[in-house]
Amino acid sequence: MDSPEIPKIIASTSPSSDSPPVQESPVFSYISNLSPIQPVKASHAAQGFPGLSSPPLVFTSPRINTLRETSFLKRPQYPQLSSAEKPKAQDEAKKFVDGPVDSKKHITQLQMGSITDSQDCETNSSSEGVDEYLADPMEMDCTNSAQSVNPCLKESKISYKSEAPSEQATEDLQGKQTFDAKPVKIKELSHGALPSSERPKVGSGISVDNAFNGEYHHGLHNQGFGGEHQDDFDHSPQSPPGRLQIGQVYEDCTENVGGTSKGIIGNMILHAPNKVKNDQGGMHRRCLQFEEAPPCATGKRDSSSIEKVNDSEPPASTAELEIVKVSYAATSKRQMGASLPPLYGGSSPLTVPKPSGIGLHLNSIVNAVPFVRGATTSIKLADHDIGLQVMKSSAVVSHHLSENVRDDTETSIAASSSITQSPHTVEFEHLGSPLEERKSDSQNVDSYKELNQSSSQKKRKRTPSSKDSDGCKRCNCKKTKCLKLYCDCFAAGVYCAETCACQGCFNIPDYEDTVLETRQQIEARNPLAFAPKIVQLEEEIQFTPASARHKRGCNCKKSMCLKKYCECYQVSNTYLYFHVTVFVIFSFSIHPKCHFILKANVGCSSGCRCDGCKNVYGRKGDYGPIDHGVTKDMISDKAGKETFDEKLEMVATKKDALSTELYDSHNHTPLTPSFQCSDHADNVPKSPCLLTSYLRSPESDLTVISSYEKSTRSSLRNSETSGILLETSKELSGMGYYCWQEDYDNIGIADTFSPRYDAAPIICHITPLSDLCSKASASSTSSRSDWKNASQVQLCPESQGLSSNSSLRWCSSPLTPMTRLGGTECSQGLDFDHGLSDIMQEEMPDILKDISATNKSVKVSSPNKKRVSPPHNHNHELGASSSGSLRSGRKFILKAVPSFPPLTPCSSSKGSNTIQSTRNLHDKVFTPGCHCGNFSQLEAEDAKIEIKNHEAFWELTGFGFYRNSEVKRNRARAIP
DNA sequence: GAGTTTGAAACT
DNA sequence: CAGTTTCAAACTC
Repeated sequence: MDSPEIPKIIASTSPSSDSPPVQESPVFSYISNLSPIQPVKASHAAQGFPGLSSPPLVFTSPRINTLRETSFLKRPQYPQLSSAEKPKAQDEAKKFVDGPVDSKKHITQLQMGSITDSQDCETNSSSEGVDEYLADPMEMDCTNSAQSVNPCLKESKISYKSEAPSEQATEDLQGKQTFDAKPVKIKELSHGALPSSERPKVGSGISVDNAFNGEYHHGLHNQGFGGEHQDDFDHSPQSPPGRLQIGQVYEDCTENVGGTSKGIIGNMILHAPNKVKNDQGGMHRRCLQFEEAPPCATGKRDSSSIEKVNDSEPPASTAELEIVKVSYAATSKRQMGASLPPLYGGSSPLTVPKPSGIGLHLNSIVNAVPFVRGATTSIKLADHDIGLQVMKSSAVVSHHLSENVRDDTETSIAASSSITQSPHTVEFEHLGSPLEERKSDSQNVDSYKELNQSSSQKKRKRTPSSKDSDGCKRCNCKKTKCLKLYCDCFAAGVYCAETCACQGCFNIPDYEDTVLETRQQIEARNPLAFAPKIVQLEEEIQFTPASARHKRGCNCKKSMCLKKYCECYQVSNTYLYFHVTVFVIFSFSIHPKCHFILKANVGCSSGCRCDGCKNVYGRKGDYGPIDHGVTKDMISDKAGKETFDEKLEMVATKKDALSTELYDSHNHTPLTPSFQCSDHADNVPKSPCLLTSYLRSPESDLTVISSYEKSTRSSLRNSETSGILLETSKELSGMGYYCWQEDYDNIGIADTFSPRYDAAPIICHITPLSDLCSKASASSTSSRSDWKNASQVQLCPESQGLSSNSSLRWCSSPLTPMTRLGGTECSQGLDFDHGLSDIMQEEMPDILKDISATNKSVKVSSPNKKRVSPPHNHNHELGASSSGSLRSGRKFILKAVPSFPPLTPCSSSKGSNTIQSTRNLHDKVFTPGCHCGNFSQLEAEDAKIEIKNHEAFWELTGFGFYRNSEVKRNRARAIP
């Protein structure tokens, strides 16, 4: 996989490969032509795509890291380690690996690829996308943000300072000298690969790719190396303050962020009152992580950074500082790896394992979260902790993904303590290991240091659970040095985190070469070794939960696939507690991992060799629980034999038919298995809700998102009532929270390497509460309401007041027209959960399908042909949860689409008004809520105008099939 | 926390 | 490809 990928990446970066398709996309053209605002973004997105389009390095995450690091890094700073030591460690690793050492070459290639990407990105994104964002009123903040950014950096620096010593101490304690060597090596690589001249660019964060590539690095830069970054920024002519912020934000936010994401991120940040916080928060973690990775933090640096911080800007508010600190604290050396899916994430831009389907790697999933965090503020719902913690100040939502993690309490607590809580409490969530949390609590550097010092030991101690509070997996490898697939981290394409208890770990950024080499070797043996373990088989049903299958299937003999020994079952039980993920769209960085899987529900399949299979999600030989009435028949074949239209029709029909059933009972079986909540409470203590949302963002998608975001933002701003949270949520949603379930259809069909497929722009996941089933009624109640609200909000953002919990609303993907669960409420208990999951499932899958399909098939499908509009009125549907849900998927699409261009030429005044109107239009027109029939006359008129535009747009884009139907409906309403 | 069980990964 | 060994996670006590 990897080897081929590199060249592809480069190629992808080349304008020829990527840009053309993007430009060709109807959406793109439309945007460029119609939308004044978006064109930029669109272009931006398009540009970003190149990175996305870059061949899927899907599983080359390590590479990515290397790329990033090399390209971006200023790691040199880190490394103060003696180069002499480094060789030893390297040698050991190599020996261990036993492979030929081509790592450097490989790395070089990677770097080259990264460089090219970065360049492209820079030119494209920085100039255009960023500027636009800056231009936005919202972005006005950004200009100021330069300042804010600096503070962030400063803060990060500070944190870094504190951390650095600790890290060193820790390592010293462990007696790992190898670490010292590591940084040096990295530096060398980076230097060799990248000319120093280019680095600044990276530092500036202008280049999207770089941001991606350097997830780690960015983090490092931003946080640990804030000083340097600043310098870079300052020096770099290309990085105006605004840009800098964006870039930083972007970087921090995610590995995932692509060029498009930048804009989004930037926007988000801008919006967020406390940009700095958010940015920092998101950034910090990564930064810290990376930074931390290099054990050699020196006091010098720290001091300098601190000074800079102080000098450059007044410290952020205490709250902010705290947050930052917390975030920093949270980051740990290795956590970088854990939190950041270097391999995956990093690779994501370049590589997207789309082909494999929805690959879900447990690890990957977990890892994905971190990315999001940076970019987003997430509300995390833990089993216990349903409370929403939302960054009020920051648009950033941290995600909290966890698999069966019960450690969340710690995290949440820490976060809460550290974070000020507004009605909508804002929180900076750390993926956090307990350590992080603790750090945050104390906020004291000392404490942090202590933690760090003890980190090594702690690692060893390792909690019984293999997963962090974040849900990140921790390995405990003792003999394999984390360079074999035995290591979950390694297998997932991520570096080991600090929380790992592994011994003699080489799966760390310092040993990139080794890691890469090893990976190559393994891949040589088995190209799919790093592929997502869960894949949707082309031939399998798409809608059934079972559609997602374990790549190879299990071989259980004694566990009957009822224990975690079984990979299929294991995956199926993986769930996110709660998470709202916003993936920065551009993602290049989108990882397959980014998927948020509420629930995988992976059943055993014929591919399994298990004996006595009792996998609740599907037994060997059958495709699992498929009572939904959705059968393979229903699903068009992935091969793309069927036309998209046909598929849609089929789906719609099925959905309609099923809708009743779904909402009537608990059977909210989502069409997509993945979303199903496990009915098998028995097996799954917590109802695992894996939401596998896959973000694949075609260029058009990206564009849309960005534009949408803008509009959303502005609108949000206007709507004061909604409050920050709302803004955040919307922004997030605007950002492209497409809660997409992976498009199975597309997966099969889509060219894995096709740019379109590549990055998933953003993922907004709302993960249902963890333990939906198990949660206490109290929590459930709140959560329910939240969800309900959320759904409503989406539907009718304006209509409903935002509650503190509103944050959750956005959790539901903005795109998702979440139908109201059961009308007003979700059923209780499991029902609720199911409802959520169902919603998610339905929506997500649909969206994904639709989007993906549209994206891919847009050209093919003519709007007219595709009218998939269900027989029902949307209005009714909206009212009727069941039908609505089913359709929601499509509606989602609509929503997402609307975001694109402010369709309105109609809107007399563009700018905020226009945006707003657009948004409203979206909401009304596109959102189910709107459909509900809340049009005012004024709106109706606007709608008329807009409808025209929209129609044209839709027709143009191919979304028309959706759009048209709705438009017509709306028209009917709007027009007296 | 130690020991056992289990099945994937690695090896032959 | 099959069988065996190694490994680390999952599980049990």
